Amino acid sequence: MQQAQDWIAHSPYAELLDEAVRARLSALKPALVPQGTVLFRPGDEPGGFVMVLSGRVGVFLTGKSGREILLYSVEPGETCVQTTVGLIGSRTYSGEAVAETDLVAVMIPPSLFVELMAQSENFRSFVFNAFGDRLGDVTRLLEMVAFVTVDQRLANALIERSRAGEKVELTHGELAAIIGSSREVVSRKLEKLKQRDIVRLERGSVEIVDRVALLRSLEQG
Amino acid sequence: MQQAQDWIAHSPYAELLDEAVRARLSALKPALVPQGTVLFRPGDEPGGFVMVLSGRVGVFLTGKSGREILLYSVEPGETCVQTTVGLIGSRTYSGEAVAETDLVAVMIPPSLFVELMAQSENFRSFVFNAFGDRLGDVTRLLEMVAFVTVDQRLANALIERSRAGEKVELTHGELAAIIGSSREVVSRKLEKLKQRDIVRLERGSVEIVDRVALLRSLEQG
DNA sequence: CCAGTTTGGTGACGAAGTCACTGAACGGGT
DNA sequence: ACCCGTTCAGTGACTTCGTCACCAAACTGG
Repeated sequence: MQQAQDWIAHSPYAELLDEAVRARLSALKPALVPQGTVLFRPGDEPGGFVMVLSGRVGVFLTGKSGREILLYSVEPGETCVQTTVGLIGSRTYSGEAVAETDLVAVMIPPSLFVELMAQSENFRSFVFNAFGDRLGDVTRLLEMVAFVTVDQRLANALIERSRAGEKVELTHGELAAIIGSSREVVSRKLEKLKQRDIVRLERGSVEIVDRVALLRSLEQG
Repeated sequence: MQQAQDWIAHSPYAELLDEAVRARLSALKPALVPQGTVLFRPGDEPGGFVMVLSGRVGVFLTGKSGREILLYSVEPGETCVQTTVGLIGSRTYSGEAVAETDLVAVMIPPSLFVELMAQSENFRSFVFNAFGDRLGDVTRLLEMVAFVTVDQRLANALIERSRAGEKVELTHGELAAIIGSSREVVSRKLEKLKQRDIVRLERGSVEIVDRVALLRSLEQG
């Protein structure tokens, strides 16, 4: 299978990894995981260091009101750092990881992970960068939730996730989880943007009509 | 100096470090840093891997309204992970680190840090655990800010920071930064707790009078 | 003892989260 | 083609919380 041979090349950090490491990793067989699978729950102990090859994993916190907030997404070539900590240290985490699409993923067993950490400076860099990115993600999210208005977070999320000429294919509830708000509030905010002819709304998607106006609303607090 | 010889023993992770590593680290000379010093600002590139030997460092986020939120504190034996990421990866962070007391700290230069990471499995564990702890701290804080009421966060903070028979020596503003709220709100909440004879208030401190009632308010959401 | 700083108290207001609904749109199955 | 359960969106009432603009009291250093 071609994929099993060169999957490592898909990683954005691929150039960091030396040949010896790539060879060891390429030997691992990717696994298929169906959409909706819960990869780990709060308190779980991980079985290995998981790397996503295709598809997307969302890591969520859930409040007792049932409201969810997306901590971060794991895209192809990235890793579930929560599993990393469990491997080297002894911590468990509060997030819940869900396969948001069908996945192809490899699990690096603890023994190999520890071996690579010992042998390859590049692999250490890889893992550290992944870790640093997540800490940065969570810190940024906290900063947003604590200090920035819903209007700005919403505008920001819409702009970040829009490709030219395409609608943003997210429900109000999903947008709420991304920006750390509630569905009702997002609905109301979107309604106001619609009235100002900045967006057009459909079930399950938001179309940005006036991108410039949306950008303006970001600048002034 | 005795301190320069055995400072490594103060670390809660000390048992993780083998003799060779301890020897290398013990040779470093601790530096004195006066209270109030800003150790790094958002965007700074770190000069080394900092470990606090005595005193306390607070890492804050600041909103544009001037409100501050405490990401985490670095206590003796712990490390500023933000500097770690900058060393191995290339990231800079948004937090601001301030010496909350006079400090004694060692800075492990990048070259030695990289060397230890390569040579000592125990040192890698040490660094990873520190990292995991911080990610956990920030995640927990986010969970609090996003899902838990101010009343509960306040009760929680007071209980966590109280030693038997001692007052909690924090101003309303400091409490607000810890729980991610504003001084005014904390003042009002404390006022209500005072009216219910659960706390006694003084300038700069809060005394818990009825610990049981405070604990009760945590359980029911 | 005075002046400046830090800390705490308060009212008014707007932004945002929650609760309890309603209705509309979709998607299978028969 | 139609029913039915599910998902998605809209809405009003209410509460909590953060912010602004103050003022007052308590400390601190000359």
